[in-house]
Amino acid sequence: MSVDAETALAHAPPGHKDELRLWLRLLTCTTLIEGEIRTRLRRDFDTTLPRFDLLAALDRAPEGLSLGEVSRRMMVSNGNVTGVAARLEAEGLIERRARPGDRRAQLLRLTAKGRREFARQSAAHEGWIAELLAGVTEVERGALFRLLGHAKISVRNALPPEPNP
Amino acid sequence: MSVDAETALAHAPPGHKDELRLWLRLLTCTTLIEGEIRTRLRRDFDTTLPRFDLLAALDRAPEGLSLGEVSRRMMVSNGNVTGVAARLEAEGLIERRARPGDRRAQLLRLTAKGRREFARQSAAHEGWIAELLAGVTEVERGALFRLLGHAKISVRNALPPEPNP
DNA sequence: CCTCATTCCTTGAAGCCTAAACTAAACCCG
DNA sequence: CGGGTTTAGTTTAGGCTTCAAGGAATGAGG
Repeated sequence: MSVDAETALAHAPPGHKDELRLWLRLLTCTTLIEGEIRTRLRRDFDTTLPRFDLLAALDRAPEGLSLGEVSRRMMVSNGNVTGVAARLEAEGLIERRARPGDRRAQLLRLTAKGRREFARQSAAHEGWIAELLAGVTEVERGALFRLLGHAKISVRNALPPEPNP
Repeated sequence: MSVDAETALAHAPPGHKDELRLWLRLLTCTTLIEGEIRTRLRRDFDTTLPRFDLLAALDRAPEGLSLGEVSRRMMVSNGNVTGVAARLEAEGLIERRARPGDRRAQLLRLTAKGRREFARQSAAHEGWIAELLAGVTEVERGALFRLLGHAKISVRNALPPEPNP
């Protein structure tokens, strides 16, 4: 994989807007990093990014999270969480227990095994990200972080409003 | 979906590196935009992002592209392209023809119908991106584009080298 | 010509993902 | 209480995605 969509687009007939070029570059960066993280998660831990993300969400919430809360944090559909959680539960990395006072909801929590496993994965993951972004100076990282904050707000404002609990 | 991983992480115990926060914000921005584009492609054109991307790749290459070339440009596996191309071909949006002198390879090209359809989708897509990024000033966009360029180079340099044709 | 490695593509298994339809529980309110 | 609405989660159909295995054509070197 040596040519990406953005690079290819540079050869396209002109007329593409500024915003489109920015979006394609953003997408390229994310895709490159994400792909490498996926590869390494599989290679070193025989796991996947969604599984890692779900463990990460639970690791940050020691009191447990309902499936719906996980789905909101991960920005994926609720049906999706059902499947990923089922696999993690089958492997003993997470457990479900009823939420007292609400028989609809269930709380997901890390098991001891899950906590141990995630700690290993998480440390490696943090190192990988630092490694991939090592060529960006601290000043640049700060600027990027700030600008991406603006972009995030811009996108959220353009999005249809969500139901507010 | 009101809380994302990045926001949730802000409440996490400290110790997370700078790079990790930047990566999560980058991922959030991309996920937000990509999700909205997917939704609108489905809503307005009853299609998907990979299909749109494949048409876009072919639109930029009037002489046609082999499946392998498409897979490199889209940064996905070759097996993946097989499936998406099969569906697009079944709908008459693209066509395959043998590459003269190499019976292994096939060239994919847009049909007239495919070209027409992509023109509609592409115009809408460009507008959507501009709309979502409208809250980012032109100066900021320029800075973002430049900084993301650095990030892209950083990541590529950290990646295992690819076979060079 | 023959062999072996390479390239192009397809297939199959498994997992991820969504939208939509559905069940069950909880809530609201008259 | 009883009806309608909302919320939590599951299921299903269909598409995307990867990896690994494999078939077919090509090409390079003997």
